[in-house]
Amino acid sequence: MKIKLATWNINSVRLRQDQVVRFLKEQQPDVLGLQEIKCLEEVFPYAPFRELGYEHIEVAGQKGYHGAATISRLPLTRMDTKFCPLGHARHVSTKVKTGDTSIEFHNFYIPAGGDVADPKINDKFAHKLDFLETMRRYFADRFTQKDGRLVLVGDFNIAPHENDVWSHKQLLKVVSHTPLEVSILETLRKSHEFTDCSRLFTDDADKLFSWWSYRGRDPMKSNRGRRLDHIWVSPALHSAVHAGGKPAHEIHVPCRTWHEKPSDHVPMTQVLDLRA
DNA sequence: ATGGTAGTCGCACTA
Repeated sequence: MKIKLATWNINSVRLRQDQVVRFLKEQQPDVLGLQEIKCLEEVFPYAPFRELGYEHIEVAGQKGYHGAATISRLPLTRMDTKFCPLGHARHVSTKVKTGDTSIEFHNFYIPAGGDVADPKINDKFAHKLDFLETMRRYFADRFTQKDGRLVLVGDFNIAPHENDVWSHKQLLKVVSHTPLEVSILETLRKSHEFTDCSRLFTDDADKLFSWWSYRGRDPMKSNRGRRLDHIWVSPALHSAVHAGGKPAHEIHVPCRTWHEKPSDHVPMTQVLDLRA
């Protein structure tokens, strides 16, 4: 069977629930991980998504800030994971039922990390690094289960490659692209041999962005973007990412301009062929 | 070195 996965930092799910509905109708993902929902569980807009057949919804909410939610057409079982040292609502881990078996879908909103790229003087950057270390430990400890079918998605707030930012040189000291956080993210990725799906389908020499700042005028025209959002799969799913025919992986760049008030992030989708 | 915009619990914080 094939399964289509998606991730999107929505920057307030209540403000943009119509855009989520449109995305679900147009792209028909089976599972969507949302980040920065910016609301508590009790005010999450369940109804419009359930009406479309997304009956399985798991929310980690927080008043005003952060928050993540996973909405699915396939049954979800919540996993009891803890990644945030400060206890923020920044992740939802679930098992997704796919026929007789299941895959793990880990939906992350990694801390942005503030402005100064020094953990000794910037608590937010220290928190970002701690969060990454907690993730590394969790997944490295589980790597003995090599047949585990794991997917990690979300806003990682790190653009690892040179061409994941509009100017490698100008962003080397800017949080999201500093060598320290990039090396920590790469260590985490390699600790479980995760595949970075977006880069699998795009040459390293080509620019790839999923986020464009609200600040400054016409960020799309100057195309000063960064690739902060990711879909990773574990070794057991490596062969599943090449779904024949239509592109298996898409970054939905038009969503940055398709509404008057868009999120600053665009969604991305990955099709997995679970028979492969 | 600064400021730009957006969203929420606006009179401040996070991004």
